[in-house]
Parts: sequence; C-alpha cells; structure tokens
Amino acid sequence: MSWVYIEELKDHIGEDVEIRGWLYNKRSSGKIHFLQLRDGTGFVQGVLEKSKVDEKIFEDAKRLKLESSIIVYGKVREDSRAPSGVEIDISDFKIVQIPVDDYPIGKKEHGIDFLMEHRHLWLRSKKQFHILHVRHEIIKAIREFYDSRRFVLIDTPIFTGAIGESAGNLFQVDYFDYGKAYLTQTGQLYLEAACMAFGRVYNFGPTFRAEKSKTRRHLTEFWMNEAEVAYYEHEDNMKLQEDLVSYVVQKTLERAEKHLMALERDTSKLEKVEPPFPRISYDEAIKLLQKKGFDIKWGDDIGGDEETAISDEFNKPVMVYNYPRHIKAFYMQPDPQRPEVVLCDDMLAPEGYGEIIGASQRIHDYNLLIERIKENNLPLEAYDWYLDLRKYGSVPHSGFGMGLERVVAWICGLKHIREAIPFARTLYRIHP
RNA sequence: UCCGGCCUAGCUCAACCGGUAGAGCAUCCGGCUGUUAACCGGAGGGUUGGGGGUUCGAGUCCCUCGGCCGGAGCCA
Repeated sequence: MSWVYIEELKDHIGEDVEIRGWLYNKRSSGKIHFLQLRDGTGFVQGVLEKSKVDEKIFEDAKRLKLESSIIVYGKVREDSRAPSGVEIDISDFKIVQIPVDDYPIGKKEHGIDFLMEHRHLWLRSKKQFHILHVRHEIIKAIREFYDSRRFVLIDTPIFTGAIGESAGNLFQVDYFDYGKAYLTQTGQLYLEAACMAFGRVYNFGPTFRAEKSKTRRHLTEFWMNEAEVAYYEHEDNMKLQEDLVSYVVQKTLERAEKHLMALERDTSKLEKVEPPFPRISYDEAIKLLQKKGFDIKWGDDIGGDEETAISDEFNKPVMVYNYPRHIKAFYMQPDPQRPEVVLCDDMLAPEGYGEIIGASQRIHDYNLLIERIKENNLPLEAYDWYLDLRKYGSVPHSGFGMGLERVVAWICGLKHIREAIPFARTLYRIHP
C-alpha cells in the first residue's frame, strides 16, 4: 500500500492507499464512523463500517479525539456526496498519537483573541489552509513576473543604520560596539544602489514599522516587494505596477481557484483586474472627495476613509498620482511642470482594501537631493552612500513597494490583514 | 498617543430597573448504518478579569489596575 497525499486521491480511484494525517472532525452512529481527515494538502472523509472491519478496529475508532494523528489504510472511491468527489473506505488505521488534552479549537465559532492566542493550532483550520495557499500562489506569481522580465533579485538588509524615510517608526536593536541599529522599514535606498548596478532589480522580504497603528490594514512586521529600475520614469513605473498587479491577480485566479471558491470570494471582481488601470491625479481626487462631502482641501493627505471613497468609484485598482511635495518623502522627483507636486503614485485596491502600492520617480540630481535632505532636517552624514549614487553616473530611476499582506487580504476578501500572514505581529501581539 | 467598546462555564454568548447565574458547543455516559458545524437522551462543569467602594443585597452602579477588540493619525 502506498502513501498518497489527499490532493492526489483522484488519480488513485479504486486503489488501496495509505494516508498520513490528522483527524479534524468525527461523526458517528452506532455502526458507522465518518472520519474527517486532513494531511496538509486537502481534506477527505473516511468511512469506517462496523460490518466490514474487525470489531477491534471499529472500537479503536471510538477512542479517537479531534486532531489525533493517524495513518489510515483504505480504498479510494468516487462519491458524488463528498465535496471533494472522493472518499476512503477505511479498512484499517494506525494511531500515531492521541492528543493528551482536548483540542482547544472547537467546531463552533471563536473570538479573535482566542484564535490569535492559538494561532499555532488555528493554522490547521480550513479557512487558514485556503488563505495561506493563496498567499503561496501570490508569492510565486510575484517572483515569476520579475523573472520573466529579467529583473535581478537583490536581497536588501534587515539590519540598517538610521536610514530610511523617517526615524519615528523604526524598531531599535543593540548592535555590538556600533550602538543602535534598526530593523528595515524599506529596502528602497539599497535597491536604488542596486539598480545602478543591475538595471532592473527587486526585493522581497520582511519589513518592520513601529507605527502605533491599530487598524485592519496594519502589521508591525509585514512582507514587502519592492522594485527599482534605472532609466524608468514616472509613466514607465506606473505601467510596471499595473502589469505586476494584473499578472499576480490573473495567475492566482488560475492556480488557486478552488481556494478562492472555498473562501467564498467573488472572483468575478478579480477577473476585471487587467490593464489599463484608471488613473486620477491628486488634484482630481481632492475635487472628487469634496464633491462627495469630505472636509478636505488641496494639500491635505488622503486618509483611509477617503481612499475607500475614491476606490469605490472604480471596479479595478486605481492609481492616484502626483501628490503635493510637502506630504511625501524627501527623495521624490518634483514634476518639472509643477514643482509643488512630485512624480509619485499610490495604487488603491478596490472594495475598500486601501493602498497596496506606494511609488515614485526618485530625485537623480545631486544638488536637489542635498537640498531636500536639509529641508527635511535629515542628517546629511547618514546619506553619504546614497548621495554617492548621484555623484557617479546618476540617471532617472523609479520604483515602488507593494505590501504583500494587503494584496493577500484583497485577493482573498479578508476583513483583516492578520489572517493574511502565518504569524501576525501587531501592536499588542507577539505571541505565539 | 488619542477616542470608543468588551471581559460571565474549556469555547461562543444570555441574564429586564441592582433581587437565588443560564443556553448552545466541547467533555463524560447511553442511543442511532450516510453523517456534512450530524442528530437524540442524561450527567458533571462558575471566586462573573484583579483589587477597592456604594448598598440590606452587585455579573449589573462608582473608582482603579490589567487584558483584548474597533477606529483615528501614519503607512504598504
């Protein structure tokens, strides 16, 4: 008898197989047990009939508790009554372990605090199984997209000196004799260095923000994909973003359809995500918001509710571009026609999922960059190597950062970002 | 940091104006040959988050501490 994974059972109909997994639910009557099995690749029901097996086997099944680890032997049978299309007629099974306590996660609903406290076990539940499979496909698609366009992966450091956009939300750690180091909040500056060496580059890794943000869209540790391309200007950059997001959504729809169905995601909304995406300027966005009754004027930043109001106007991600200079980061390139705005864009996901990408063309002029660093009261010394990039063969270049968990939450249709990552780190939770 | 809210059985929740703390699930025992969060009968299970106060009497009102949830600002 050969060991087979549940996802492969359809190719083994009529065969005797072995399944190594766990009991995630059990129903029984006096003469029949229904054992719900999972093995990490899927879920399947095993049927154990009293009349067809030894009395001892049938009696042993009564001892099984939820999340017992068991190896099951039986014949695969096609069954229209089963959601997966197949069932196993169990002939025998071997208990690997009976849980020493009752499994804490029950069949009825639980509160979020309880579930987050049991995240290490909650991962076994069906919804989490589907979400994290979708996440896996999304990550794969992101990497494929860059590979197909011959981008070079440049892993940027996680420990950094005091360099980044703003110092207020950095996590500090002790770093030997050097004193303080910080956990990265963006790899952008390093990617800017790399794009001058490799042309087209991207990174993908964890990012840390010590923001005291307590909302459904924030984590203190999240995964970000950033890209940076030499000789790319604003328009090239926006095109790249919509190509990336479309590719990721379409590939995920193709490969994770059953998971999205299981999550009851309305996939018709995702099917529409293809280039070109609607674009509106910051000026137009302000006018739109004023028309909708928001108390907002030119120069104000656009908050969460306002983002939702804008994205509600469209059935695809929308790119809001060219924000006022004073509400954006120091390194963004001013619009040559209108120096009060910068060449940047935020991509807002539909259905109120908020900002998934922040992007800009970067300043490539040495003197202008120095001016901006001073204007923002940032220490020039900290940017010595970054300024070097403008001294030696500087060219226009552009890039962006995409928040993975927000993309996962959007594609899966989750209410909260904390289920989009295996072990969420939030303001008040670092356990388990 | 600021503004709201919640904390009652292992879990999810109920308990009117302050008057003997209750249900479903889970657990244990029994029943059931096709169950899909299976169902049916029975049983056990509580210092109502900690501390203090008001009251004849507090799950309920007040103070305080703690934990958590939602949101704002900021961001991906």
